[in-house]
Amino acid sequence: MAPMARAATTSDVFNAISEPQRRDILVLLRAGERPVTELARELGMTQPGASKHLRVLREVGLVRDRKKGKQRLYGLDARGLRPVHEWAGGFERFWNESFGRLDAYVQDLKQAKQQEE
Amino acid sequence: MAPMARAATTSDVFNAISEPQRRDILVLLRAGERPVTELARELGMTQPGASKHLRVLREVGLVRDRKKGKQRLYGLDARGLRPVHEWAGGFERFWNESFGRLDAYVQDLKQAKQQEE
DNA sequence: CCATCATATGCCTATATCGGCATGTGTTGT
DNA sequence: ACAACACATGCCGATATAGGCATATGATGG
Repeated sequence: MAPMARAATTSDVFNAISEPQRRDILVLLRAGERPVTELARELGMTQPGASKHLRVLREVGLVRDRKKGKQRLYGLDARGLRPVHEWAGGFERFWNESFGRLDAYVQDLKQAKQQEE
Repeated sequence: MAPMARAATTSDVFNAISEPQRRDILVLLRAGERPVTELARELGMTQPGASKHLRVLREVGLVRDRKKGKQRLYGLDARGLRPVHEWAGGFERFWNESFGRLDAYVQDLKQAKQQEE
């Protein structure tokens, strides 16, 4: 009876990278490891904010951390992005034809155009 | 004052594909267009549920619809997945080395392993 | 014009976050 | 042991869905 809500999408890589700021973090980390504070500063977010996003990224395995003195260096572990790349790549032949079953659409091209405007 | 909440992630392709069921829909549509009901049946979801997911996919441009008699055929428009593919591809060289700045990590390999267990 | 089938929406509940802020925890150097 | 710095967490408020269900909207064939 309990109205089921959102599926347990969490802890999923796709979900982790659905957040713009988390993608920013990953991109930034390509340049090398960084302590939380520096990361937060470079991306214009608060330290707690950065820590929370890093936590999500860590839980799905996209980043790793190691201690370095007082700080904690976060580094990229992009292996988890490979499935994403491959999944999207599975549609490669489709984006070359604009969209699937092109022929079928061609018949109604005019209608489709109308809908666009 | 107004505690800002979730960023306007909506209407973003990354967000659209963060939902497992929506990914399922896209994959299914690779086999060709389908009316909503059939899609819902094949994926084991309710018709309203399918419609809602399709709406999100449509809003980010990943699917297109055209009328076919009483029904509405949904078809794939994978062009929007290209940016995703490329974004993830930008990390390709990193997942080959396990994680970025491998050398730095190697020094602390033992520590890293410990953290893993 | 109406009955019917195919979809889209609205409403409601439970939940998942995001952001901001305050505070707990851990580490280092003195 | 303590002050200081670097992070991680907890809590709160506001919001964005996901699902289920009922119902409005649309198009079709008579």
